[in-house]
Amino acid sequence: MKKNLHQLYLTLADYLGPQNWWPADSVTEMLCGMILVQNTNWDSAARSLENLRQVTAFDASVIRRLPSEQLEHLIRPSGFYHAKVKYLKNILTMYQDHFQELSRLQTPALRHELLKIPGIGAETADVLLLYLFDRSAFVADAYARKLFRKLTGQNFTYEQLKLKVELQSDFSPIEAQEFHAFIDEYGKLKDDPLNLAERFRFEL
DNA sequence: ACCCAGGGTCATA
DNA sequence: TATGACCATGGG
Repeated sequence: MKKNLHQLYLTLADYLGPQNWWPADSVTEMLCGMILVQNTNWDSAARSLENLRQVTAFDASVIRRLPSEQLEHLIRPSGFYHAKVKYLKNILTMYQDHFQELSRLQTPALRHELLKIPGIGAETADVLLLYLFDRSAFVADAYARKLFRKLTGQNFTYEQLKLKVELQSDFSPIEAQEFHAFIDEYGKLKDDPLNLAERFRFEL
């Protein structure tokens, strides 16, 4: 029952090794990365992060007070800068002003609150659950949906795949963090080197 | 000249 | 509930 997903986890862990996502030296840097990487590759997000590091040293209050035009200039390399300026300020406000209260909520209620924040959609909410709030969650992003489409032959929506995987697995928060990193890193590789599509056919 | 990358919002049916 | 247009940059 719950064995397939855990065997998949072990196979990816053995092949890829420890991932230790999310890469960042501070919580503020991690939160900025979550916004900046939206629909962009990590190299582009990293350029914007370096600009932010030089000008703000990832002081959340400094970033929140920075004029929008200046902030737009700093994060231009990662695209969608008009929207992401607002999203950055929103996610930092959430962390600075509401983290304590949010932390007391159960995971489903917490996710519901995060989804009310402009700039935080389903995927970023689940990534926050994983790496900021240390909750076990499954991120049903594009890599995950592509992988599970090959393993099950079914095409799931985000929420469908998330719920099914969470119901049929029992990962600790740390394991869930690694599982998400495994799926994304493996998805970037070419041609399914482990031949997972053959070895892990199962139903959800 | 395309297509994609560690998405989200808004309008529409 | 679930598609589609739009947002903007950088690399292949």
